[in-house]
Amino acid sequence: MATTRTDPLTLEVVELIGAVVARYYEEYEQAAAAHSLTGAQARVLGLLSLDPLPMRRIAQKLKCEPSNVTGIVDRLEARGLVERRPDPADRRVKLAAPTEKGASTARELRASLDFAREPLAGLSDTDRAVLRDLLRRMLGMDPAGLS
Amino acid sequence: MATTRTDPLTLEVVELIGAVVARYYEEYEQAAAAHSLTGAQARVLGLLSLDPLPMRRIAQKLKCEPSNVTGIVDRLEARGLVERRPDPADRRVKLAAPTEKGASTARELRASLDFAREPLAGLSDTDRAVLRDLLRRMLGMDPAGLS
DNA sequence: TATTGTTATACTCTATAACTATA
DNA sequence: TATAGTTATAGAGTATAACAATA
Repeated sequence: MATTRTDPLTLEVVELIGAVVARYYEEYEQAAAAHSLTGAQARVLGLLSLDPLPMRRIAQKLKCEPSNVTGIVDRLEARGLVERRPDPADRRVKLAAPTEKGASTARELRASLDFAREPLAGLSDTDRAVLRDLLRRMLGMDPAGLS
Repeated sequence: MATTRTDPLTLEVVELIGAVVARYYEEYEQAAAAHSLTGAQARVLGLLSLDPLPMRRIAQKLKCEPSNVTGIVDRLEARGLVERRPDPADRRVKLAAPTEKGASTARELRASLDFAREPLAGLSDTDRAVLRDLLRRMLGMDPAGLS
């Protein structure tokens, strides 16, 4: 359907997106490492800080096998950042939830997401709004964000 | 220096960039897996397809320790995609270079980078040019790309 | 002495398959 | 019988430290 474009402009944009992706990933890993966390651990902690989740749901969010989540949560639990709680509604389910220490670590981690905001500092509000609309359209979202 | 912005617009852009990063990464891994390559292997093969490189240089490009490159190149070499050549100028150096098969795999891989171009299909040329300029500025590049 | 690449080691993430306890 | 979580296993990427060959 959508014809694949190979004009220089498109190729340059693809390359720039690749550069943004590389930078984002790199700095995310650094922010995690600053708290002695791996990227995967930081992502799980960030997820749980929004909402406690069953192990299965974490795997779905991470797009990985449930068996992997066991180990990641094990390591977070060993460090006192996360705990496993029973689900009153289903005794098979374990809900992973951040401890108080885990919640504060997640907050600090989110704060050091400055790295993602800093590159935006050079853009005006108008620029940011234009960028927002373009990114939304790239992601196939409704151009008009009817909040 | 650059004041960290936390207004809703900036936060939404940060979130959108995160979504683009996640999508890009995910689809890159899929493209690599379609050729039975891991992401790291695909990245190294892509690098070498531009230019044969000493092991040390590959590590620098990947931002990892040189000892890791040994294993990645080992696995690419075992599959006949890459070969190690002596460097005439320095006998300590080994130059990793794609074989013919490796070069064609790299080309196919690059072609399946469609995933990165496809999201751009919904944008007009003007949109793309605007996006290019915004991304350049985010990356701290000279706004005017004086090629 | 310093540098290049490798080896050895240990840890984490990953998928697969088999297991348990619930449902 | 189906599902949630775990365990066991194996492969890959990662960093650290020590090593051989060469500069």
